[in-house]
Amino acid sequence: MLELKGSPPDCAHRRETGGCAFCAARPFSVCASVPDADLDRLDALAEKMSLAADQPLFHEGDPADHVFNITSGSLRLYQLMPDGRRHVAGFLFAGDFIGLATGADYVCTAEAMEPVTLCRFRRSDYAELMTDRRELETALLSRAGHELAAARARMLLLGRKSAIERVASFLLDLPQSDPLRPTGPGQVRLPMTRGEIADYLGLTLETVSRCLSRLKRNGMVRQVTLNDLRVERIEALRDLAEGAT
Amino acid sequence: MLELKGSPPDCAHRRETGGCAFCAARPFSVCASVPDADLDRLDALAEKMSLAADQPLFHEGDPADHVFNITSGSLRLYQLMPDGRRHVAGFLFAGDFIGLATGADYVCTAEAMEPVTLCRFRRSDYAELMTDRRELETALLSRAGHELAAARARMLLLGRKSAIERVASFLLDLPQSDPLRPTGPGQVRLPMTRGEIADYLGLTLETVSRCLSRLKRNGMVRQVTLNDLRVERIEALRDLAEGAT
DNA sequence: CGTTCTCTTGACCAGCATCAAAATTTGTGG
DNA sequence: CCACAAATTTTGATGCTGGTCAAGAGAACG
Repeated sequence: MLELKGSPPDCAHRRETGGCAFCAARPFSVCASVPDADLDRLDALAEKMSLAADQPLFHEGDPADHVFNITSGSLRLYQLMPDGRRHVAGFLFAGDFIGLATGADYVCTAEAMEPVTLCRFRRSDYAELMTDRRELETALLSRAGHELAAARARMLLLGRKSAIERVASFLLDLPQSDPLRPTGPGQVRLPMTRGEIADYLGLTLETVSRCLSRLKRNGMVRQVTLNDLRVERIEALRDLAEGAT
Repeated sequence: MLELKGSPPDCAHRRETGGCAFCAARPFSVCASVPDADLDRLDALAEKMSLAADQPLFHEGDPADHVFNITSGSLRLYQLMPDGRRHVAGFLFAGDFIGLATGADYVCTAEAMEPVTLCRFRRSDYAELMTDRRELETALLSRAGHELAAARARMLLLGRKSAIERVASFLLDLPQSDPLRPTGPGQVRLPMTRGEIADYLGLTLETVSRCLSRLKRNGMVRQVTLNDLRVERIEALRDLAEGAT
């Protein structure tokens, strides 16, 4: 394992952990495909780091020299248009891999939504590791397939669903994203702001707020705290999300 | 090579070709990663088939037993919502691979837009081939990365761009998709209907038509024939597409 | 507590959808 | 090749969903 001492770099504070063998996120990440016998090598390449809430991991346009595995917490990924319009490309949680879609530069900015820990790898190191450990490449391909399927579902949402359908779909999909914080049945934790949800769903924050209010009025969801909802009528919500007539 | 005689099956007409070694689409497809020495094996697994315009390749919900490589022509991929709303997931051309994002069932319907030829592989066969020929898996992973990047760009388009910006982006992106029919500079061939473009861009066919008319009035594009446009002011169109203020 | 930030709600507006009809293109049979 | 029918595209009139602007209500933080 790589031990790093001294003052943290400008945007990231490295820390020490128990190593890959003890990583709580490993079962949910592509690292699960690396056999125990090779964990030392993975450990040697992994640079553990952590970010405080709202700290950036990288910016749109930065050279994409690293790939990452999230070990805890959550990140938002977003793109900006020249006039300031923002599109939130995704919310990432423990087990998620960053670097599948990258060319020479990052096309998104990544920022912590809450305290985050992650492993950073040099891209070249990771490519080499993939050459030697095929299962890793297979795992990445499988993950890419799932992301493509998710992307397709989201394009349907953005292209053809109404505001209320989008919000309903969002509430149904979100709980599955954070494996380290398994919510009770119907529990939905919203670590992001209304504005971020809006930019993720192609709406405005006012519309998101109005839709949530409507769902509460309908009795489909109940507000436990500001950022914790509870789905009361999941079947009805599902029908709404799929656009059943 | 597999030689198939007799009457064609209900929706597909198999045919004979010169084999992989002579395939015009190979340089643009994942097959390019298979070394010449192994082309016999690829040939043996590939089932050559062709579709007439508007014939389906598979339907949403069918068991996803096969993957495909398009060797010529073009396909549309779409999903339907229960009430009939349609989302066109993509237009595919020579060199494109179908089957990256598939789980047990196809999530889209695939139909020919014009006469199409393609190679069909049993998924299990293809998986086995990948196990032996790693370069193939690497090529698929690379392709998946590109598709993810494209999906991200399209989600930005669907989530945050105005109608005219979407149409402008579409006209700029489309020509790069068909490697076998390299258009002259500024030439844009539209093998799909206005309705299909609309369902691809999250608009209605009337809005697409109005936007095209506006671009013509502005002198940004000129109509050569109904399905052949010519971009006259590419810089202006690019600015429009990116939402430069 | 008071300041600040986020969320909610309301009033109004604009962009795109819907509905409808005319124009153009495509296909067919003579 | 022309005439007619069917399909697609274009254009116009009108309406609705969701955006914009603005004010007030809760939370969060010092």
